[in-house]
Amino acid sequence: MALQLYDTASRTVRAFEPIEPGKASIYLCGLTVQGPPHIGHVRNWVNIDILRRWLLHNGYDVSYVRNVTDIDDKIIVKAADAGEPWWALSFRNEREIVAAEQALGCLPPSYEPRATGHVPEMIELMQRLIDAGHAYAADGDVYFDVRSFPEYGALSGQQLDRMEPAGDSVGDDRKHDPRDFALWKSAKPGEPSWPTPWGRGRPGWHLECSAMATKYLGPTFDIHGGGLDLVFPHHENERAQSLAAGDGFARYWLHNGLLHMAGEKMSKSLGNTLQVREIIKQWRPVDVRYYLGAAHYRSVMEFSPAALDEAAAAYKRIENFIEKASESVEPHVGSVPDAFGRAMDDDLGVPAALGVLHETVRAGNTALAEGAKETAREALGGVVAMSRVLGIDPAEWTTTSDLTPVLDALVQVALAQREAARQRKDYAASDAIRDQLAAAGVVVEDTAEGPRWSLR
RNA sequence: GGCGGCGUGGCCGAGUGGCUUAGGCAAGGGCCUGCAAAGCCCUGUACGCGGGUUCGAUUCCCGCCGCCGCCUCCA
Repeated sequence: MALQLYDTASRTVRAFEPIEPGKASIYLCGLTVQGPPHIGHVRNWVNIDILRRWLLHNGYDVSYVRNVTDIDDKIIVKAADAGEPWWALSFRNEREIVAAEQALGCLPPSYEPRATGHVPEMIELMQRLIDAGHAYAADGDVYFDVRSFPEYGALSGQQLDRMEPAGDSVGDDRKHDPRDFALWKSAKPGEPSWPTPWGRGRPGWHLECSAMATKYLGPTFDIHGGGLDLVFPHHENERAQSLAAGDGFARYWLHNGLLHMAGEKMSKSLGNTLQVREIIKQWRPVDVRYYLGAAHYRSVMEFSPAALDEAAAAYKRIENFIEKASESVEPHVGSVPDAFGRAMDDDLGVPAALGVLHETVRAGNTALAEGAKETAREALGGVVAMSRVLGIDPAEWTTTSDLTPVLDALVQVALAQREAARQRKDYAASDAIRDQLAAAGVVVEDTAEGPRWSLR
């Protein structure tokens, strides 16, 4: 079976057939950089990263574009409140995104375009829409005419006539229809603005994504991702703009389930966010990644510290096995078990895939205990290969420094003392050494091959 | 008012018309161990409620209850 993905537009799981064989193009709506990223955002990135790694594993050449919306109303307001330029605020938060992505083991995007760098492309797209009768300018604003596009609402299942009137259209008689949305917003005095044939202003949120996605991935591309909360209006509007302009746009719409905090979604507007930089102070980033990736990408996830602890414990099993097995058999990357591949191909069934991974770990542990080297070797290769696909291979996360050999030498001295104490059955002394090391973060375990140590 | 999703054993979290029906965490028992840790083995019999379809439903259908998302900026 080849990869199947759930596509929001068709509401079905469909076989993934790329436009160009062997290549996959992915666009992900990144952040509006009015603030630093929270773990809900990162869940989305981790899921997309797993998709990307699975495609790479299967030999695809993957282009992954994740944009940065670096101008919008809230950025302008927040920057003004803070007394700093909008671009300084945006850039600071953009750097936090990159840092968080990196910290959680996400491969860097092929490109990270900023909205403000693509005004010419947006003007061009607006002109095409106006020429085709799908958009109109009004007092410096440019609006999309939803009545001109019969398919409007198809992605989200909204029916135009049954929608609640848009809040921002009350008393706004510039629009032909209250549901028409802004492609371009005219600038008020003192606001950042860019020149257009219709006056100075700034990009509407939806327009920029259409312009950037098609600039870097082409008029038609494979996958468009984002959080479930973006389906309407953002993705509906992107789709309307690009299709109305004659582009093919995204062929698969992937939407990530939301991360909840105390029963409701984590979001900037609710103010219940848990920032990445805070969470990685309390848990190892790889544990956070394991936690975020372990649930199916479309499910609702309820954040809880206890669940994160469980995830850390589960991951520790994998980590321990790789470490122990690597000491008895030649470390290597093997192939991924068929059952793992079937799970991943089935709309990225990471939970089932992790089941296979854990079963392989158990089989490997048993083989190690029995001294069945060849079986252990095979299990190790499989576990490493699977871990790589999920981005949790310890080799990617282990940090060694120049001090590591020094530390090892010192710990070995202490361990020699401890062994001497054990030999003369002075367990009080040997346990005292173990406790001292533990207090310093060095965990000692006795194995058939002698003591081994690790940090934390 | 419209659109969509969810409710699984102590917890997290998959899945399925019936077969021994994931996986992890925690718990209890056992093996191993000076102790511990790790590891391995065993134990748990769950699918919101009420109907219906069926030889048989947690899985399909209907209704109800509860929770959540979207319809307004939000991954």
